[in-house]
Amino acid sequence: MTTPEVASGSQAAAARLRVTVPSVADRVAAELRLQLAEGLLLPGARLTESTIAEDLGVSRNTVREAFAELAAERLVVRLPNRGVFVASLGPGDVHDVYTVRRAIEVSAIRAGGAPERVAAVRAAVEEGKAAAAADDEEALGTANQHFHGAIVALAESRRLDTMMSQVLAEMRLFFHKATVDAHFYRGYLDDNEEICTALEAGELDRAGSLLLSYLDRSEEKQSAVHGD
Amino acid sequence: MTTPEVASGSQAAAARLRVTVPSVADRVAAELRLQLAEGLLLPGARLTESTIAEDLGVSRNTVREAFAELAAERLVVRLPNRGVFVASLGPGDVHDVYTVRRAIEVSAIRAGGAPERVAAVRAAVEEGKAAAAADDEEALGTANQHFHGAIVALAESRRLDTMMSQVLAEMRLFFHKATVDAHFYRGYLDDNEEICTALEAGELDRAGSLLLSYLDRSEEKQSAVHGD
DNA sequence: ATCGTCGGATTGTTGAACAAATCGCTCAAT
DNA sequence: ATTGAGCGATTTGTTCAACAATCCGACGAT
Repeated sequence: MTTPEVASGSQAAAARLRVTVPSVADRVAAELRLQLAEGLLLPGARLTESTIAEDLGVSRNTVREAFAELAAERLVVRLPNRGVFVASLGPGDVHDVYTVRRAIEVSAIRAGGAPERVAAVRAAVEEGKAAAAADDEEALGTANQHFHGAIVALAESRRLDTMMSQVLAEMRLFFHKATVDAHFYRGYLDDNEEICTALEAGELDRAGSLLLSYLDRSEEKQSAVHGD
Repeated sequence: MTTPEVASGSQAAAARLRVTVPSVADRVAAELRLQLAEGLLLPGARLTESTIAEDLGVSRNTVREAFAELAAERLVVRLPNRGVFVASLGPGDVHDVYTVRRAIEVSAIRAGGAPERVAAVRAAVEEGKAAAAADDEEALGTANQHFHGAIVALAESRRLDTMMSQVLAEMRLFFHKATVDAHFYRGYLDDNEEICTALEAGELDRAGSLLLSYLDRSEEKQSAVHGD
C-alpha cells in the first residue's frame, strides 16, 4: 500500500495508539482551552497574538494555528483584522446549544447501548451522589458532565463524542456566571438517577423522554440566568 | 461597550452582514474543498504543503492555516511529521456518519418547524422530481442533499446546520465510489415524498420513523458498496 | 457635537531559514 | 533471504523578520 493507512475505520485506534508528541500548536491550544475552562479568560476578552506568543514562548505563527483550532471549536471568535475574542454566548446561543444536546443525547439514549456503557452511566450517577454527600460543588458539576458524556458514549460514535465534548466546552464558557447559585446541579441528581434506572431497565423511550424534559428545564434555567 | 459585539445571539447575523473579504487562507481552504468535492483529490491522496503553496501562489504558512480548517472539518487528516492526506472513510466511519445523521435529522424533523421551512423541504422534493424527469443524475444528488439539509434547517439551529453540512461534505468524499450506480438516488424519491407529506400533515412522529428507516436503508447500501 | 485626518497598534501574509522527523535506498551481517 | 544499520533526500514543524492592510482612538477643524 503506497498511501499510509490514513483514516479509515481503524484510524481512531491508530491515532490513539500512535506514539506522537502533540505539536506545539496543539499544546498552546490546550493551554488556552484550560484557561478558558478555568474562567481565567472571560467571554469577550481579547486574545492578542503577540502577547500570547511571548507569554508562552512560542512564535506568533504557532499561536495563529492554535487560534484556528479553538475557532473551529467555537471557543473563540475570529473577527477579521480585529483579532480573536473569547466567545460569548447570548440567549440565542443557549437555545442553540440545547438544541444540539437534545439531538445528540436523546438519540444516543434511545438507541440504548452495551451493558458496560450503561454501567458507565450508572457510575457517573454514583459519582454525583458522592460529590453531593461531600458538598463538593465542583465535583458535582464534573460528575454531571460525566453523566451526559456517558449517555452520548452509549452510541459508540467517535463523531458524536467529539461533538458533545465541544458543546460541553462551549457551555463551560458561560457556566461561570451560572454557578453563582451553588445548588445549581443539586436538583438534577434525582433526574439523573431516574433516567439511569429507566435506561438500565431497557425502557429506552421513557429514558429519552425524561432526558428530554430534563434538557428543557435546564435550558430554561440557563436562559433565565442569561438575561433573556 | 469596550468589547466588540463578539458572538452573542446576534453574531450570526452580524457575521452574515459584515462586509469582509475572506482571508487568503479561507480562499485556499475553499479551493481545496471544491477539489475535494469534485473528486479531483481522491481519498488517501497526499497534500504536500509546498506543492499547493506554489500551485495557488500563496505562502506555505497560509496553506498550513487552510489545512487546519479542513482538518477541523475532517475532510483531511493530519499525520504528525508525515503530512496531510485526503480523509478516507472505512466501514466504521460510514456507520458513524449515519449515526450522526440519525441524531441530527430525526431530532430536527421530530420538532417540526415553521411553515416556510416545511415549504423548503417540499421545494427540495420537487427539485428532485424535476431532476429525475430530466434524467440529470448530478442534479438528483444535489436535490437529495437539499432535501436533507432542509430537514435539518427545520430546527433553525446554526450549529446543527453546520454539523450537517460538514457531515454531508464528508460523505461526498466517498460518494464518488458509490455513484457508480447511476440510479442510486432514484429509489429515494418516493421516500422523500412520503416523509415530506407526513411532515406537512403534522405527523411528526411518523415522519421521524420514515426518515429513520430511510437512513438505515441508505447506510446499508453504502456499507455494501464499501466492502464491508 | 460631527466630521475628517493622522498615527499607533494589530492582524494578515509572505519569504527564508533551520531542526527534526520520515522515507526510500543501499549495503553489510546473519 | 531477511534483518538491520546507516545515509541522503524530502517534508514537516517552528521560528523570525518584514511589510501591507486594516482598525482604533485621539486630535483638531468646522
